[in-house]
Amino acid sequence: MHTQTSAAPETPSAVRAWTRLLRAHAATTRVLSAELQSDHGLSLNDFEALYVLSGAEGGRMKRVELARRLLLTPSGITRLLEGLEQAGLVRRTTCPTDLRVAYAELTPEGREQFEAASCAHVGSIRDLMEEHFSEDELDELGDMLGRLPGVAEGDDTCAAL
Amino acid sequence: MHTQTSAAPETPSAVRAWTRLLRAHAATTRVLSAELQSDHGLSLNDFEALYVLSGAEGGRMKRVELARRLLLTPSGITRLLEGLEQAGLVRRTTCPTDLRVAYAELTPEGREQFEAASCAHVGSIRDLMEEHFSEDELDELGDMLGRLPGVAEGDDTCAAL
DNA sequence: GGTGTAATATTGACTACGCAAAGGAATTTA
DNA sequence: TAAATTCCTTTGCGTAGTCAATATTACACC
Repeated sequence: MHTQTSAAPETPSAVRAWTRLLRAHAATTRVLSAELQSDHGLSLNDFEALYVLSGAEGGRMKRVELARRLLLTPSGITRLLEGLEQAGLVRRTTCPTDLRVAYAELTPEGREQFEAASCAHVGSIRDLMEEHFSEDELDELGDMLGRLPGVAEGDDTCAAL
Repeated sequence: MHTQTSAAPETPSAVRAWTRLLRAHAATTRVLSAELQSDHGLSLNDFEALYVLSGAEGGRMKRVELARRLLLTPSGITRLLEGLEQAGLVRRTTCPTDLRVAYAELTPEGREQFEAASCAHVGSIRDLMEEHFSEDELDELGDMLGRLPGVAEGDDTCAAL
């Protein structure tokens, strides 16, 4: 089956890469999340949601589509948007032709808040990443991670539908 | 083939890489975690803890050192080990020379359980990763992620201390 | 039209884990 | 030796997200 090159319990490259992915996530989210939360009162996924919505046509998107973009479950999206709606950053709108679907729509305050947070947050991300990687490496890292199932999906699709 | 297009046409490479790191984590942990949980009743961090302990001298390690290895906070470690102790996989031992420190020590059942889970889990990890990356790419991915602060620390050090 | 199936969204119960606060033990400083 | 500080750990509380179950709507087929 696996022609493991060593008889000794040498960690396979796949496991090493996976473990480091876990650790990289833990290490980076902790600092970025804390900063975003204390400076702008947003969680990372709050920000990602606003980010995705801000780029969508009309600042609105089907909730189910947003879920796919953020890789959240339906209930995760419900709860995420619950918070954003209560904060007045997103409003819920309905689809006249299909009563099942609901849209999440950026409010003017939401867009404003996003733009305010975006500047600092993107700066922090760049500081963190560009300190350790060149531009080419960042592209390459992004390309590689995008190969994992589900990661790159909908990256280009501005599916407002 | 860089698919460097996103909702915003001007997304910096750093942000794209970061976003994909988030998504890669979400996508991969969801499937691996569910499998590990249902097949062996372990969370990903449960497994990582057993993994680290199983490679440590005497199967034991200072809790604080384990926390560093898993990138968990002190309270996170307390709660993680709580579960493992209740499951009988890890036992708590004390340090005779310093009453502040406690060790987490793998029990025989813990080692057994780890080895049972390890085979399947490592297989799943390899299946997932090796399907999308070559061996060289996995090494490179691991190298790159290891450059982020805190990620590679203590990777080789079997610090039983 | 009636029935079965798929899609969307919500809810309840639960897990995981972070932060802040606090306690006990060790070490340093005075 | 006393006091201050630092280290390790736990605890209370809050947040974020999952899954399973449920309700509603849409649609396909007979």
